This record gives sequence, structure tokens and C-alpha cells, in this order.
Amino acid sequence: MSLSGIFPIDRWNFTTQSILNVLSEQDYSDLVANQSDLKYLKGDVVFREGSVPAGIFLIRSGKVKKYKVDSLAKEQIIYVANHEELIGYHAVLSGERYPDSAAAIEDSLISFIPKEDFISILHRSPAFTQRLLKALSHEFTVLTNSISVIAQRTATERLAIALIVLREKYKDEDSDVQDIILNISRMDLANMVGIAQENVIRLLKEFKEEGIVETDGRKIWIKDIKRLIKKSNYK
Amino acid sequence: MSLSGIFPIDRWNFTTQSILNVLSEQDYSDLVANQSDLKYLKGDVVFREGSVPAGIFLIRSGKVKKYKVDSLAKEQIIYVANHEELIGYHAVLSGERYPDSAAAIEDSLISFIPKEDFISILHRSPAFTQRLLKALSHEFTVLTNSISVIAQRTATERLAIALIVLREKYKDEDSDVQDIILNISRMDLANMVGIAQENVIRLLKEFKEEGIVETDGRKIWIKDIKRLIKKSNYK
DNA sequence: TTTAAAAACTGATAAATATCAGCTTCTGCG
DNA sequence: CGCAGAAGCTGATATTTATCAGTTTTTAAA
Repeated sequence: MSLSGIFPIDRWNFTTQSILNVLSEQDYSDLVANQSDLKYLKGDVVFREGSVPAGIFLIRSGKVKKYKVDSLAKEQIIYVANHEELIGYHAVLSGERYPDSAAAIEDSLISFIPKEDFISILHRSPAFTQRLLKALSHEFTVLTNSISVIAQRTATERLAIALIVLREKYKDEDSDVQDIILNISRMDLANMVGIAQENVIRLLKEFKEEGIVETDGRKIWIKDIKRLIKKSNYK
Repeated sequence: MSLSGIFPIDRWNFTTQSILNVLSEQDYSDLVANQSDLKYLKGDVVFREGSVPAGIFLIRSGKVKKYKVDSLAKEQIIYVANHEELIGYHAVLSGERYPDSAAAIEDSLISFIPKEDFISILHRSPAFTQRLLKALSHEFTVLTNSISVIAQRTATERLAIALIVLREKYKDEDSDVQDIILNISRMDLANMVGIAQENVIRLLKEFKEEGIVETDGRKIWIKDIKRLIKKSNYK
């Protein structure tokens, strides 16, 4: 799962994608018995920091950003969740309010599962519980990684890392196209990397001049992943 | 548990301190049956990033920093664990190598519990598993918080927050002294806050001139927690 | 108690990043 | 299609933070 044999991409992704695989057919159908499917348009909020969780969300298709909003209205994106990922379950498990918010960054189809059903399956299936423990522990690795990078790396390195991670998320499984197109705003990029939006633009320009990326309007093509990894200065 | 009714201190602390309370007497004694107590001197490494976990650690007394070392040998402190806290269990649960390192920041007494015993109790006690799920979910809140603050706040605000959080950890439960003394090096502070050590010193000087802290050699007294919270600009 | 190493501290300067104001280009909607 | 609002872009400047090259103080070991 290592990208180009150098960049440890698995340290940047949660593994919630396969969580539900450990459920028996019966357990799975019980879990989703009362689910409701909802369409979210780009920008729509799924849940908001500080509110009380009523259940968990399973992303059927699309992409969702998890973020915190600072007192000064500055947004920090913590993670971008992909299709098949589970979100919003931490707060249910810890019995707290949501510590972050979630919003669709592209049109998404998301199933809502009431927390009672989630908890009931959790009590019934030790395998599911074990799988969740494993997933949460892996998340710890991912967040730990993020803290260290945000605190210690330069803006250029951080942007490079963000692009590498996003490339993986935007890679369509069944196509072998080399140039992956990222469909993400400069603003969202800035909020992932923790720098000003203007600086994202300037750094992208730099990458463009070096042939690492190409842009057309708001689209971003990754042209040279090898040099992007070099830019990221990873390990 | 809210500090001065303003600063949400619980968002900065893991809740592993009470994890073992849910165990029955039998389970607890089985868990610690093969434990070995070890003394760690200030600076001693407990485990190192990248190594394979053989068990978990229970801090009996003292304080331990969890940190990542960057490629350029820069250290980022992720968390400071206090007595009664459990560390090193994520890697056991996720089946990965340690994603971070741990080292004593003061002389500590730490019990090592073999991973087989930990996992066996985990399988035996659903209450323990639930408690761990809860703890891990809460950790998610704490790390999320850290990411947002490190990425978005100024050095002054971050240092203020670090001091508030440390004050809580250095507060002796059975004394009602107002001035809490922090026993932490400027370097460790710098590595928590993600700024240069020289700037920690300059900011501390500023705080000193404003009567918020006092220092004597490497000791730091928190004199005015209210103004420190104001400095942190929290919420 | 002396002393060498480590940690704390200082001022000057360099580098990185943010902010601001304005301009241009996209994009979706009537 | 045309148009308004949003997003992208640019250059100048301000601000923040890091780096460097020391000096002083503290600590712990001989």
C-alpha cells in the first residue's frame, strides 16, 4: 500500500473503508435496517461541531471534509473522508458532542444510521468492536502524523503532502490514468495545509513552473508524482 | 471539569486515567499478573517510533512525553501523559509499529504489561473494550483540537494554551496551592508548541513582565491563570 | 567546592508567511 | 447568451517566526 515505495500513504488514511466487512449478513442488515439515504450537495453540512450526535454516517459516494472552525472563523480541515468511510462515530462512542464538523466537498450520497442500531450491533458483535478499536488506533497514527507535519514542516512541504494524499483519494480505482485530477478549491487546500489561500496559489504556480502539476481553472492535474514526493521532502 | 468555567481543559486530556476501574478484581489481577515495574530516569526512552510493541505501559508515577521525531531531528511533542495513564496500547490494538516515541520527562515508575495479557482481558471483558473505545474516541477529540490550534493560532496563544494544560497536569491533587510550578525544560515547551526554543524564552519573558508567570532557573510558576487564559484567546 | 556541560537567555538579522487591495477569470443561473 | 458572484490570481508590504552567534546561568558530577 506504499506509494511509489517511498511515501507511507497508509499513514494518511483511515481504514474505516472496510470496517463493515467484518459483520455477518444478519448483523449488517440489522445495522442498516433503519438507515436513511440522503443526498448532500457540494458544500452541504453533514454535522456541526458542538451538536449532539443522533447516529453515524456512511458515505456511499462522494467526499466529505472533517474540519474545525476557529474562533476567528478560520477553518482547519482535519481529514477528507472518501466513499465507503464511516464518519461521526467518535462522538457516539465517547458520549460527547461532535468535536468537529463535516461537510460535502463534492455531491455525496450518505446513509444515516441511528445510534441505537450502531450501539446494539456493537454490543452484539465482538468482531465489530475489535475492528473499530483497530480503526480508531490507526486514526491515532494518522492524526499524530498530521500534528507533527503541520507543526514542523514548511508550507511547500505541507502542500506537497496534501496533494499526494488527495491524489490517492481522487484516484479512480478502475482507471489507470496517470494524471489524476483533483477537484478541490484553493480555499479547501489552504484550510487543509493551514496557510493562506494566496500562498496556496503562489506555491501551485511554483509547482506548475516545475512541471509537477498543471491547472485549468480550478482543476489541478498531478503530472509528476515522483517530483511531488521529492518536494514533500518525506523521510 | 472546566477550568475557570472558560477553558475546556477536558478537551486537552485523555481519559485513560480511569480506564482500569471498569475491570473486576479478578480481571485486574490477571492483567497485572505478569507485569514488571521499571524505573525510568528523566530523559529515558520508554518506547521508540517504528519498533514493534510487546505490550502496554501503565504509568504508576511521573510524567511521560509522547513525541515524533522529524527527519531533520526536530521533535514534536504530541501529548504529555500523567500518572495512572496507559500508553503504548494503540500500536498493540492496530497491529502496527509504534507511530510515536515515549520518554520520561521526570523520574517515573512504569509497569510493563505483556500484550498477550492485555489482549486476553480485552477479549474477556466487554466493559473494558467499551471503555477503551470511549477513551480512543476522546483522544480523537484531543488530537483534533491540537491540529486546529497548531495550524491556526499564533505562537503566543499556543504557548499560553500549553501552559494552561501543563498547569493542570502539574497540579498536585491534595494541595490547594495557587501557584503551580511546572518542571519542564524550555526545549520541551518549544517542542510542544512547535516553535523555536528562543521564542519560548522571549514569550515567557513577556508573560513575566505582565505578571502572568514567574521563573527561577528552569522552574516556571503560573501566577495568574485568568490572564493566561485571556492570553490564550480561547473561544 | 570546583568545574564542565547543559540549559537559559539576548540581540541582530534573515526567512517565511500573512495581509491587503485590486484585478481577472471562471461558473452557474436567468 | 449575458451577467453577477464566486473563485482565482497578483504585487506590495507588514508581521511573525526562525536562525545565528554569542553570553550568562544553572546543574550535576568529580
